[in-house]
Amino acid sequence: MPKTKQFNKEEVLDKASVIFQSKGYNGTSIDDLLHATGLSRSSLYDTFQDKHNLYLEALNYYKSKSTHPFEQIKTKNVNGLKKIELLMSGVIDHITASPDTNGCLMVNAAAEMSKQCKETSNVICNAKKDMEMMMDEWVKMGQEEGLINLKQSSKAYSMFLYNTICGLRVMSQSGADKKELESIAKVALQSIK
Amino acid sequence: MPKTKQFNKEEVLDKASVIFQSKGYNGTSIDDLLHATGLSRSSLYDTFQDKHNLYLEALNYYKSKSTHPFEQIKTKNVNGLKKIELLMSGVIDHITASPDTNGCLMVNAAAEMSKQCKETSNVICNAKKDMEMMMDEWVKMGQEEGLINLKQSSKAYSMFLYNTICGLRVMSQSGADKKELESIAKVALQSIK
DNA sequence: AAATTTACGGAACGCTTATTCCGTTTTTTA
DNA sequence: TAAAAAACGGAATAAGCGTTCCGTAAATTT
Repeated sequence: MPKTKQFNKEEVLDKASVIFQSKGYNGTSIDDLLHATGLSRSSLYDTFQDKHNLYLEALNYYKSKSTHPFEQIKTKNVNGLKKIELLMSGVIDHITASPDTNGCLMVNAAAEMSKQCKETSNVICNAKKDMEMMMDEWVKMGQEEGLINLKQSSKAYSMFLYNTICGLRVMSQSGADKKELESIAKVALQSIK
Repeated sequence: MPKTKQFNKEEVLDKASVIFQSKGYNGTSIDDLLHATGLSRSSLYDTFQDKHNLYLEALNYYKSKSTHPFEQIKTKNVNGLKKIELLMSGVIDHITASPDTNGCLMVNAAAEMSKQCKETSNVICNAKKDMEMMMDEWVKMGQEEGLINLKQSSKAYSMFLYNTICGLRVMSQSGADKKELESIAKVALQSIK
């Protein structure tokens, strides 16, 4: 029947998400994507329809990929506070791991596209909900264990923590180094203990 | 001698910054800028050289404009903690005032341009420094008044607070409403009291 | 009032963009 | 082995982009 595809879709989405992350949606040309992925023009359009759809697929891929480490923490047998501490240091490691790359695709997408593209804003909205839900669980756990205070509801704390993470991703683009990010995370964690 | 300019440069920068804010740098065309500002093509190029330079001028204009309200707080005769509380609610009011506009030009610029354009990243860096310096002053004041705790240094707190503000601006683009933003700010303030 | 200097309107240019289309190659089933 | 179905390479298209240029209008000084 057909000639088999000479590329792996996940690999392509991975490479595409890297350039979208560093150049943004409007700053990335089809030629950029062809170079980065190695695909031919026809294969790209055959597989992904158009640039906009490829962007959305790359965004969804990035989302599922970047929530992977958190799934690991989920299964770890530690208390709720420790889970949140691991999450924070994981985020900071991820941000500072590759200083040349441009922050976080999700945050960049929120800044560039959320008000112009409903599909993008849906992905972002869902990422927010998912992250907050997960953290809410861990905050509840920590509160039951007596390790996280009860001054505020678990929902208030999970929103606050997600806000802190979003902030960290902007801060790293504004010139903050790892020490600063760690200091910020420390203060944030102090406030829930 | 010459024909007088039929436009006010500040007004033009104001209008330009609005579209740059909502469409980003790469998403904004010269035609967009001409429509929004009412300028003729020649006047735009005569006055601002090119798109990139207009962007930087708009960014600087936005920065000085958005720090204006903070100058007002500076002169108010209230304690350090109150100044920070006023700043927070001011930021939230500004974010939620016009739901159609696209967040904060500074945050958007950090996301879209900071790694690609040194001049942009300089403006962003300086904005961060200025804001943190101002807040550091207020935190110090609050700590001397005994209204802000001494668990962390004023620098650590000012970075944390600025991080919270950056987060709020991303969160509003991720679907958070005013109540959520206020809850987040409340938690952040709780942690320094 | 004439000369000079600048602002402005709009056509024009050349390049880049996203997308389409066609012809060829490759692989598998019948 | 022939037919079918999909992948691929690359030329072609048309629209949009940032920028330049020129002719005209306007206003101030001499």
